[in-house]
Amino acid sequence: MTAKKSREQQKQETRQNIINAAFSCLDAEKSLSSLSLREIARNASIAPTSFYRHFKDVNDLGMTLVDEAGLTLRQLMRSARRRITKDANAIDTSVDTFMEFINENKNIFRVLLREHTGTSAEFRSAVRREIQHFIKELSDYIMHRQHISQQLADLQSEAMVMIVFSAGAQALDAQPNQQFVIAEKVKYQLMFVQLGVRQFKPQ
Amino acid sequence: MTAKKSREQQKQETRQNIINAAFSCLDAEKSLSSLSLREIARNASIAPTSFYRHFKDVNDLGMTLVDEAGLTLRQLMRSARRRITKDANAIDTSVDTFMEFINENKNIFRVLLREHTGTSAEFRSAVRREIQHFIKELSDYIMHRQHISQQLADLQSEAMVMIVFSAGAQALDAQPNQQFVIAEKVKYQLMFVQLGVRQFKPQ
DNA sequence: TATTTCAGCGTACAAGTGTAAGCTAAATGT
DNA sequence: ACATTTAGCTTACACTTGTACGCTGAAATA
Repeated sequence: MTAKKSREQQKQETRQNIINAAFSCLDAEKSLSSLSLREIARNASIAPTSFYRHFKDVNDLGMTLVDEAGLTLRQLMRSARRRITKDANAIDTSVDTFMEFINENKNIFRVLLREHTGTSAEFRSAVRREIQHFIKELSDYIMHRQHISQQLADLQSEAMVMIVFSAGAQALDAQPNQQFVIAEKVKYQLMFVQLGVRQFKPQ
Repeated sequence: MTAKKSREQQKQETRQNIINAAFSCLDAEKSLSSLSLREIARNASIAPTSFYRHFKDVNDLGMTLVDEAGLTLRQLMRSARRRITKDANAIDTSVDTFMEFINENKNIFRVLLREHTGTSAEFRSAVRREIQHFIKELSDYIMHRQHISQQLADLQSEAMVMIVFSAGAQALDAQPNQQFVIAEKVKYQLMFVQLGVRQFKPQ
């Protein structure tokens, strides 16, 4: 027994349908730029031209998707932080959390990874913004935990995020049994960065 | 006074024209999957259907391009090594060499970065192969220079390459005056990794 | 109740795509 | 010398694409 929907409710619902349809299209073989308006419309069960009632064009939708992906990234950061406080090793828990998130939100991470180096300058800088935000959050955390300067924390944070994201790209294409190997590898690499910064600090 | 060309010579020439045309198309706004056969043909000054005399399809051409890009990567490695022996700081010279190479071969690096996370699984693994090769070469070098285990050298090398390539992606979109900042940043980050591995070793 | 708004639809069209079929002329092979 | 091969061309066709235009019915407003 669904409640009667107001016009505005219905519109938002359709809008969300389009967004979901787009994300479900953006699998291992589709990028935002190769995704056609008609394909999205087909997947969202609307007429092609109805798309325009919600978005200016596919680019406009794309920016919305990147925003949503950024939101997920922030959830990931929160989730990792929540689990760290309970546990001992921050790196291990963070990497595990990241790997879980990737597997639960494959297409979202695909969008971020793909459009990060994609064909649209607008998307590239939008994704870069989201990643920068992610890096900054981690940097603040590191700065307070490790008692190092902001500069140093920024450098460490960025290096770590780049390593983790690269591993994420590998993981997305890897078999589940390989994912464990990748995770272990990354943990070592992150530890190296952390150790190196600590080593550098006194100097 | 151009020499009379044999049929085979002429064919190879046209083939190379197609490859060059494709690379020149693959700028900041075009990926292999969004590159149309007709566009390549137009750029290579041949009829669209003539393309098939040289490649099975655009995918086939794409694999050739990735191979060529891999070749360039190996030249880069050689070039860096040559310059290191003359100089003191290996990291600084390597990063500088890398940045120069990126700027002299923008589209080649674009192909690698883009198809690394692109929409074709075949391209992705082809690029990954080339990068793995690059990592392995660096790893061997590191192993001998730093007297560490192969395992450790592999981990260090991969982390470094991921950091450098990420910076490369940034540099491709950055203003020339920003490129210096990026280069300096990467040098620190690579140093952290190196220091960290050294720190880890005795343990 | 009468009027206005507007999400969603169907139709239509120009532009671009991959590629099949068959021709031509020149370089090769015999 | 003649026969074969083949790189490159033109033409053609079936598709997919984005989007302009105008309609409709129901919800919102007056």
